Amino acid sequence: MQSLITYFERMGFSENQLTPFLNCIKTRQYKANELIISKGQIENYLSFIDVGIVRYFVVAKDKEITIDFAFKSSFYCAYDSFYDRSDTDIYIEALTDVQLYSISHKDLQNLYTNCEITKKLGRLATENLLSKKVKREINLLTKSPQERYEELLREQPKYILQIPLKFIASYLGVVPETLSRIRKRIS
Amino acid sequence: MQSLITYFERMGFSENQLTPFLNCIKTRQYKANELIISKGQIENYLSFIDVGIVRYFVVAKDKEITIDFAFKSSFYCAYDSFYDRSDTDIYIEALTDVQLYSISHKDLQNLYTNCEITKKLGRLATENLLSKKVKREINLLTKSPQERYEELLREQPKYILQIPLKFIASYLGVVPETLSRIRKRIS
DNA sequence: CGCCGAGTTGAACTGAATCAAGAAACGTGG
DNA sequence: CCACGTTTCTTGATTCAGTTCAACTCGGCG
Repeated sequence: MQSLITYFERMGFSENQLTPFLNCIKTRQYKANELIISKGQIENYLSFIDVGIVRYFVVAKDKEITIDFAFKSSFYCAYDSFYDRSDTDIYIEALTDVQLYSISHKDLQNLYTNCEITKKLGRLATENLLSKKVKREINLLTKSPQERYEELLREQPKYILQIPLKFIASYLGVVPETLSRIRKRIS
Repeated sequence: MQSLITYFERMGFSENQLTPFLNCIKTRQYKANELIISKGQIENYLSFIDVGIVRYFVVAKDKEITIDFAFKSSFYCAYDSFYDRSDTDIYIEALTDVQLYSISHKDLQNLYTNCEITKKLGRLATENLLSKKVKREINLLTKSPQERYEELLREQPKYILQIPLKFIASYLGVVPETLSRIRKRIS
């Protein structure tokens, strides 16, 4: 649980403020390539990644489109389902073996009324995600695939090498052949 | 103020629950083509559009990129600045003459502790925006400019005709010439 | 050892960008 | 209310980046 505690300490919370929150944490694990949640299901957990990488994708025109990755020491969930309890439109899979610390929606709601950290967490999680999406939107509208790849290399170098090319290509909005050529071009 | 009251009534709030909120509302107005906020400023208001259309844009590579529009009877603000009080990266301009009902950040914070509607508003505003952005991301990654335009026509028909083509083109991620040809093709 | 999915490479094709020129709409001042 | 200048939109010709399709290589795994 240390990775999670460290995460909150960096946000300025002390360990005993965390206790009610930590008491609700369940651990879950998935093997590489396992689906964690599928379209049509309802997301019941907000999860912190202790170990591993997960991939978000949607299926459109019979193709998987990778919309995001989440890495070690960050929260993820099927946000389009978790808050309003509707069916999710996305799939989330484990890219590597994954170890999660999860809190259920129900426990989170109970904490919401009497635990400061939870309120802050809920708001920050959504706001961070939003600013990430806005940044990505601008990126998609203004940059070429090659520029997007170079930026990704700069910002997430240690992860890129662990993720199969075809998923990164899809995330950048190109076919695998194109990403292969981009890599060749800039090397 | 009727448009704002109606908006909240549809969300299930009664008019007297609204009173503390409504007491903080200032009206503001802008002429067509006026900049409401510019990059580097801090957003002080969350605003509801009583009349008019606003356009969000960023400047990248010396070009204006339109990232969104907001219409009559919806809230808007420079969300990347409002909550965390940082400098915004975006510009917001009035596309038409605009009439706003605005609440300041300070008043909103004061209301936050004792007014249910405010809590709900803050959370919903961010969540709605997020789900809109996720939808847009998928749209940008999976659809052709022509498909994006047809979808826009379907979903916002009454507004499209009021917005200059060049802004819509930029929103769709194409140059104006291309949108002009798309329009010709499908008519 | 051979299979299979992932990645690479090549050639032909296609849709959007660019560049350029002309037409239409817009508003501003006389 | 009209005339002129500016901006917006349209249309055409050319170029270019990314897709498609196909063939081939490489590495892991039964």
